[in-house]
Amino acid sequence: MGSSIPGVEGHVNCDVLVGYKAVYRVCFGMAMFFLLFSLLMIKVTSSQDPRAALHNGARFVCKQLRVDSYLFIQPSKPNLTHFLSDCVYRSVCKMRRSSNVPAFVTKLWTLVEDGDTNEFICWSQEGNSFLVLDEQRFAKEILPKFFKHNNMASFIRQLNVYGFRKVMHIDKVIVKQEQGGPVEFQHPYFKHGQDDLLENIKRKVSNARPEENKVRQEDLTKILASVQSVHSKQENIDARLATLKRENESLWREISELRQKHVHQQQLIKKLIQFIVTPVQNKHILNLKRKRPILMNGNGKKPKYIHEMYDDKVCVEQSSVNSLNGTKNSEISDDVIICDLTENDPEVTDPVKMMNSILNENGAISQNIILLGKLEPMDHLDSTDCSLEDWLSIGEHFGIDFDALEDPNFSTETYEEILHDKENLLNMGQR
Amino acid sequence: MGSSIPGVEGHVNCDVLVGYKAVYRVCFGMAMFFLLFSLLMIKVTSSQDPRAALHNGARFVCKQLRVDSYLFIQPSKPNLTHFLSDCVYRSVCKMRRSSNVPAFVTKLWTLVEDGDTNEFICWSQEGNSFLVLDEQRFAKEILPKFFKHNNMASFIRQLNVYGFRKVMHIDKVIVKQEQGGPVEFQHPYFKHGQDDLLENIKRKVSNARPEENKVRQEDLTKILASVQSVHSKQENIDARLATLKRENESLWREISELRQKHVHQQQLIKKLIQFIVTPVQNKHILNLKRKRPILMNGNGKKPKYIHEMYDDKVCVEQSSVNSLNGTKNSEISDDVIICDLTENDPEVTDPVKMMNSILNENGAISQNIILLGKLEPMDHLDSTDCSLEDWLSIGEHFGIDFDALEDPNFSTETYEEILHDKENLLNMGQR
Amino acid sequence: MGSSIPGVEGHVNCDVLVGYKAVYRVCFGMAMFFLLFSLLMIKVTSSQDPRAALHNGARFVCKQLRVDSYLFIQPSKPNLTHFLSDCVYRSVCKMRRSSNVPAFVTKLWTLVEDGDTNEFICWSQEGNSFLVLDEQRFAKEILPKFFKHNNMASFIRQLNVYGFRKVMHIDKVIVKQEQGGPVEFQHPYFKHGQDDLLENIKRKVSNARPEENKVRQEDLTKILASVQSVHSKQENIDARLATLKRENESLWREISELRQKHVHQQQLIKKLIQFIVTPVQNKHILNLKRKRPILMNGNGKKPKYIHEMYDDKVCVEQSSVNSLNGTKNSEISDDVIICDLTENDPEVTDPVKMMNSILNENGAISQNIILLGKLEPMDHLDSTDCSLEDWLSIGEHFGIDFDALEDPNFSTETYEEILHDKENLLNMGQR
DNA sequence: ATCGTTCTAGAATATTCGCAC
DNA sequence: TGTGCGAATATTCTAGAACGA
Repeated sequence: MGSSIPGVEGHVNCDVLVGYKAVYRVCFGMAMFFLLFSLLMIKVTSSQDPRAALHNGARFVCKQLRVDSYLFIQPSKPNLTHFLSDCVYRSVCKMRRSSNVPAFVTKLWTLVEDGDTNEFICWSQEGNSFLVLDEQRFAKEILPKFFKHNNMASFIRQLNVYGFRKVMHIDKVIVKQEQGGPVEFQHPYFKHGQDDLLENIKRKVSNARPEENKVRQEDLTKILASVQSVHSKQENIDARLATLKRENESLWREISELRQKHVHQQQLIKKLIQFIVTPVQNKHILNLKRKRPILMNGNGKKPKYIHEMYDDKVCVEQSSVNSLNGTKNSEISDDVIICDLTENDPEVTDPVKMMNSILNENGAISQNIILLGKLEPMDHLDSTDCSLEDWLSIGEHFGIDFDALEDPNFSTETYEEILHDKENLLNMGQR
Repeated sequence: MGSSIPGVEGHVNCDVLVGYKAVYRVCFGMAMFFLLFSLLMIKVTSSQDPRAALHNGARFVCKQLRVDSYLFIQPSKPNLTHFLSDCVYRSVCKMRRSSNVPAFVTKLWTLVEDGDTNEFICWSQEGNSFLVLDEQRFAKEILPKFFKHNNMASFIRQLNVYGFRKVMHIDKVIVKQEQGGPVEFQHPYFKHGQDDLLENIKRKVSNARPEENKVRQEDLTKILASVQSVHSKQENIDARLATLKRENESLWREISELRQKHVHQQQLIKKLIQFIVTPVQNKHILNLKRKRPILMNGNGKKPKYIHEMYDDKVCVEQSSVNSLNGTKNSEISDDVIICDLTENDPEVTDPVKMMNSILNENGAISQNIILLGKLEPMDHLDSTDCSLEDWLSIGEHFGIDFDALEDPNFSTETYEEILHDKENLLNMGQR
Repeated sequence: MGSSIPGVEGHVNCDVLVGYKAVYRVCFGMAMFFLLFSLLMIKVTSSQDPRAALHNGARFVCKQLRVDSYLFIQPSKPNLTHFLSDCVYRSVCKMRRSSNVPAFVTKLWTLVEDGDTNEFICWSQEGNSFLVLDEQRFAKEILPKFFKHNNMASFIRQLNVYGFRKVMHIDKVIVKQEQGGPVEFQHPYFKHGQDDLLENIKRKVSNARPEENKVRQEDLTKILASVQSVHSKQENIDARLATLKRENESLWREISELRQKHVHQQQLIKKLIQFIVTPVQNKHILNLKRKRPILMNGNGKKPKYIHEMYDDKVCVEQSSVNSLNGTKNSEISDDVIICDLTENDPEVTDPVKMMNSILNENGAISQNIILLGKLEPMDHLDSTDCSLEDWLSIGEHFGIDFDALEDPNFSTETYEEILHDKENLLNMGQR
């Protein structure tokens, strides 16, 4: 696409006329004055050979001063034109070898290699680092030709991004005043004449952050897993706690029941004692004296009957237990309900009550005893040789140790001992 | 502080002469040639009105091209001077992006609002979108003034990044030839005259990192909440555990107490049995002395038989205990091992067994009674109406159910059944 | 440290000759050329009064242009010398007002406020920000007078450290080529003429990033610690739960055992009752057949009385249950309720007391027995060795305490007391 | 121990390229 | 085909880190 530029003698057949912006004005004296008159910036497409574009007009000389982007066109100044043309050509041609080397590295290497810019930037003597001789002029005059800025800071930032490090000189440190002196940067793959190493210069991707990131992410994952496991564990513990709680409540119920049974037994035993002792007293009072068998009439049938009756009753009350667990208390609750079993089966206590009626009511007892005594004197009470000593001797006879009735394991075990046993067991369990 | 500038015809009373650097030179033709000669950049102090400084010299015309900073001063070029002056003034007055609105949005809004650029970019009629009229000239002439490029593509990319969308026109689509025509973009917060909406225009962040970031923060929040809940749950569980533990200790105490009571009862019963049986035994012993052993059934084998029977029972119970625990008592298990203490001292139950031999074994009992009766006629045995049957009938008479003495809830329930009951209760509790 | 400077007529006895670099060159014409020739920068120790150092040489005039650090020495230029001397003096004097304001802030404010440096650095029009007009010259000419460097980067770094922010101007963006233009910084407490605000300008400790980073890291750490603690707590809870579970199983076994023992006792008691009562019943039945109802006491009132008694007891127990629960059983309570039924019927224990009166009180018993013996000679009582006295003595022999039959802890303990005991125990456990 | 200087890195925005629908 | 977007690079402002005074 051509462009006819007013005030310019001739015609430049280049892509775009972009104007006079960002014109690169190299040191020129009064002689340059006229050149400025017809300065043009022309966009050069990447497909164009800059060299070709430079000579599109008979009387113009194109100078590309902004690599890959602009051309400066000036009429009839061959010497300057030639200089600029060569300068640009180098840059363009070198930049064309488009490998995977980042643009910054390519530009930098071009800059440093280019002898025309040695005034501002050049290789060190060893060729493994480069120097920026005049920072200020380099920034303001060289940088904008290659980059979209003229800040040394941005240039240095890019150097750092690509892994270049500043070369610190001892002598520089000593002579502090030389702070305006040349700065030196190096990179292991940035060597004089070795452009094949450039492809090893990689941009420092923000690895710091991802590194930090992944660590955190791993932490988070671990933490989340941990919390999840804790949660599930707690669910388990919770369920077990609830189970234990209910079991404990049941235990309390059981114990309550046992206590009541114990009371009943105790009452029963009490009354047995009364019953046993009463005839003694009654006899003592009435002075009864007869001898005759009491328990059996010699047919041996009674015990069986008792056993049968027992079994029957078992079945009945077994069902009552079921009904108790299944329905009655079913309205129920997480909490312990102690059922007064005696009230569920009032007849259970009847024997006791009968015993009470027999044993407690003096009149009745007396009467019973009176009757008994009157009717039949009991031989076993008459017998004079029915002593405890004899009983015990019988026990010895039969190898019976009556002292063993006293359960030593049990009777001597205190609560503390029980607890101690518990701990022993638990300790054993933990081993 | 004034400054007399050599080579400049006249005198500019401004603060600082900063040199020729970075002069902004807009398109000028041959006529401009002479003007360059006397171009100056003059610092304008912040306390000065740039406009006022423009006319500090009689023969100079000041042009402020850098807001707050520079003035271009040129003699006798009123037309250019006027143009630049206005241009700069607008910039000075309008631009001062002090909010958090991104630079691109501010620049864009300035561009569109600016009447001087209406030739290239302007609001639509409705004021809710903007048009780029001459894409090529806009890109090459306007864009580089505001951005570091002159590419329409980059401009559009930025538009897209900030959420602007191209406005598609039906007629445009139909008339394909009009592709060189104006392009139109819109954004819900980009309206004519409403610069207060601009702050809502957000850059479409690359979802890569911020997403990862927010996820992390959310994760952290979730984790914290989770841990907190776990903590509070644990406090609850802890309290419940402590309660349960104390309850269990109480249960142990209760059971210990009950065991002791049981032992007392057992002792009492033992003594009752002794007390009751003693006379019988004594008589028996006496009879032994007098006649012959009664319980021996004549061959002296009975006692041994009783003992054997007892031993059998011990073995049975021992094995049952083992099967219950799964291992021998000597082995260590995690669970509490309840030792059946009766098995440790078999003789403990001997009195009871003797009673059993007397009461339960029909033959034995009968025999015993018979013997007793034979040897020494006991009144209560001699009496034919003193049978268990009669006793029971008396019970009926008094409404007494002797079967109730046998607590079926208890006697028939095995440990397994108890566990089963436990499970029933627990299941009920979980409903 | 003395230093002989070539070209300088005389000798300067100052600390360090730092060279000619970074000389502050104010607008000079040709006349200044010769002055520069002999310019020197001399390090002045901080302990020296700059003014004193200024006159170390006879024909020299020292000018400290680097506050606290350097001296410019030039021969025979009194006017310039005087000017610089005053300039430095002001700075030094201002810097002396050492409040808690950091040196950098003081220097900066001095720099900006000082009208002599307005050429390079000055307040903005509004007075709430400052401008650096010519970055390059400012860095090389002004900075070394106040700081130990001449790098704009270091200056900007310090600005950032103290919270200054760059002010972005659209106009700057527009005129991209003029990047060498002024930079502007602002701080909320850095205002023209308001040096009292300076003390609010604090150095940014490296809390910014740590703020973001460490907060997260701290969060992570806290979370991890929390999760760890939860974990360990859960281990503990788990162990305790397992212990409790084992204890509970043991309790169940204990209770099962107790129940079986209870059954055995009950059976034993039943059989004892059968054994004891049978002859009585037989006699009674026989007598019933023969004569008349025995228990009626002749008026037929006994059965009814028995029933009443039973009913009474039922009522009592019922009410006790109610009072215990506070409501009927139909209501559900949270707590375990153990009903000790024996307490509600104190008379129940009377037989035991009677037994005590018979068995325990030796005198009474003896007397009773004696009476019995006297009134009606009982065979087993007649026997001198088969007396209750002997029985009791045997009991003593066996370590039997018949008082223990009456378990006061049990019979008199109400449910409330049990609960109270539980609480006491629990409280004790918590101490 | 804080402050200052220097080198390097982070973070956000900007520019370019290329792909996909 | 071109619009929208991802991705890589570039530019700018700010912050981190090491070291010395």
